[in-house]
Amino acid sequence: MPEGHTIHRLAKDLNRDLRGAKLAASSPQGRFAEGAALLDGGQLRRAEAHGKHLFLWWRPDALVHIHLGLAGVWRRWPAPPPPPTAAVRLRLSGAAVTWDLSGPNQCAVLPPTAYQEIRARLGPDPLRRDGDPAVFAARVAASAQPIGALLLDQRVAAGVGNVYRAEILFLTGVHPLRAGRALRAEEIDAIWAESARQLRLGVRRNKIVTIDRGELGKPIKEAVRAEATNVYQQERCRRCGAAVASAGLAGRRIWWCPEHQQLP
DNA sequence: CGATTATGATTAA
DNA sequence: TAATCCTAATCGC
Repeated sequence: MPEGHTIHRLAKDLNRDLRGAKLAASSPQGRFAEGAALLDGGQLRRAEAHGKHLFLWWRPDALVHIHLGLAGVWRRWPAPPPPPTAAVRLRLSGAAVTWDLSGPNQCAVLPPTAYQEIRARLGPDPLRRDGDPAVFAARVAASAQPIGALLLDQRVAAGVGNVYRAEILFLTGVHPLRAGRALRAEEIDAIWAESARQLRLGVRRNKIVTIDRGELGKPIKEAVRAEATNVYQQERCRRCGAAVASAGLAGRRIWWCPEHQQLP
């Protein structure tokens, strides 16, 4: 279950494992049979992420657009790979490594023009060099929506999902129900900076770990998922022990600490 | 073994 | 807001 860090990590790993070599492509599940046939025998020129969207530039002549949605996952197999399960939408095999994609929300071969069209619908990505904090700040400051909803809106910041929105607001001490336009400029800047920091840590770990000891260089051993967050799906704040509050916001559930995150 | 849930997002109502 | 898409792990019976 992916947020932006997962997709950036995938782009990195796919580039490392598959870029430049001739690849076999197939669709055991069948729903991408036509696309896989088109890709088969070609090369991965480059894998790239923007937010939760993955683009595979193919040689010759193809752009593959993949969005994992809630259930999508890639699995990596050193050669020789096991037989694919029935759910594998796309299998890409190089000499040494095979990657299996299952459950994606989107997996399609698109004309190259689609690249700009899709990216135009997305806000700045804190993990990309071209992710512009000023655009994020302007969109937040212009909105009457609560910041907890804005962080899930991919037009505001691409890549943040339900775990990170809760954790970023906790780490910056901002109550999720405060309106974007009611935030001080320093608070908006801090939210962007914390987003970038947490997503970067997520890429490095390939896992969301936002509790204090989760600093680089001090890896948490066997960080169990239930212990990796401060407020997300927690009953008590992992920093102060206060009962965590929660509510539905923008169609998902959000959690916050009533001590660390107060309304003005 | 069926129901539920999940780090997502679009479409319809 | 609700229904829908997709998969897999988990939970209750």
